[in-house]
Amino acid sequence: MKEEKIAEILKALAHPTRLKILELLKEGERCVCEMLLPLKLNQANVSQHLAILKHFGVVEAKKKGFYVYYRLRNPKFAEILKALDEILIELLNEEQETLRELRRAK
Amino acid sequence: MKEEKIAEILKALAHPTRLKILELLKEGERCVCEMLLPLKLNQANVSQHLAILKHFGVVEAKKKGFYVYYRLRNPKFAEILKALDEILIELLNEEQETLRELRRAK
DNA sequence: TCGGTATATATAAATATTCGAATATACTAA
DNA sequence: TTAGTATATTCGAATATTTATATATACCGA
Repeated sequence: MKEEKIAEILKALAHPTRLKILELLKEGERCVCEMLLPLKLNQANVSQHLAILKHFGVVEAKKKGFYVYYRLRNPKFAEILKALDEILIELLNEEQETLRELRRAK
Repeated sequence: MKEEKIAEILKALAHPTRLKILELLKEGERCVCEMLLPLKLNQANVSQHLAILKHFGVVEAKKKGFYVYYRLRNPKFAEILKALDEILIELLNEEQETLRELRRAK
């Protein structure tokens, strides 16, 4: 069923650390060791999250000598992240507006 | 933190039933009772899923007499669903292609 | 081949999510 | 006010996810 597959992809995306990884990969490919510092997490945990993203087709990996380089598998993931950023901003603006209205009505 | 908020929204989306609900709401607003038949689920469960979608800002509800009508809170959610459909199709196509290449190489 | 670096995996405990069943609430019409 | 319909909430058991820790694997240079 289509919805099951899409739900799996969304679950893969739906974690703060994995979103941070995708923000990094939006800029271009990165090896694991380059992600450790910005993510401030231990290597095992980062590898676990990368494995989830890879398993559900969000990223792909290529080994180059010492390093494993990851990148987004489909540029549409970057578009989705952008849309979510915009949704979040609009949501927060609407909350602010609601608060203002409540104060006015008081 | 931005990623926590976005992860929450994505978790709200990341369920087969909730995706089916959003597919229905893409067409326009629907009351709960109109969703029961296409979803083939009991009313309590559908209300639970709607509560999650509402709590994280994906849908909004308006009471009209007997019924509670739900709709997407932001049209960008429909765009995200469309992008995910396309990603899924491309993913499945790539899988097919990989299989074909394996068979050819054998 | 050996030592060291980069990355991956297994396991288990803690935590979160899901669903059904039961119950509660809200509204309408009579 | 009462009966009936629509919707929401609560709770608990089953299941899934997350994280740390420990360990494994893969590769390079000496």
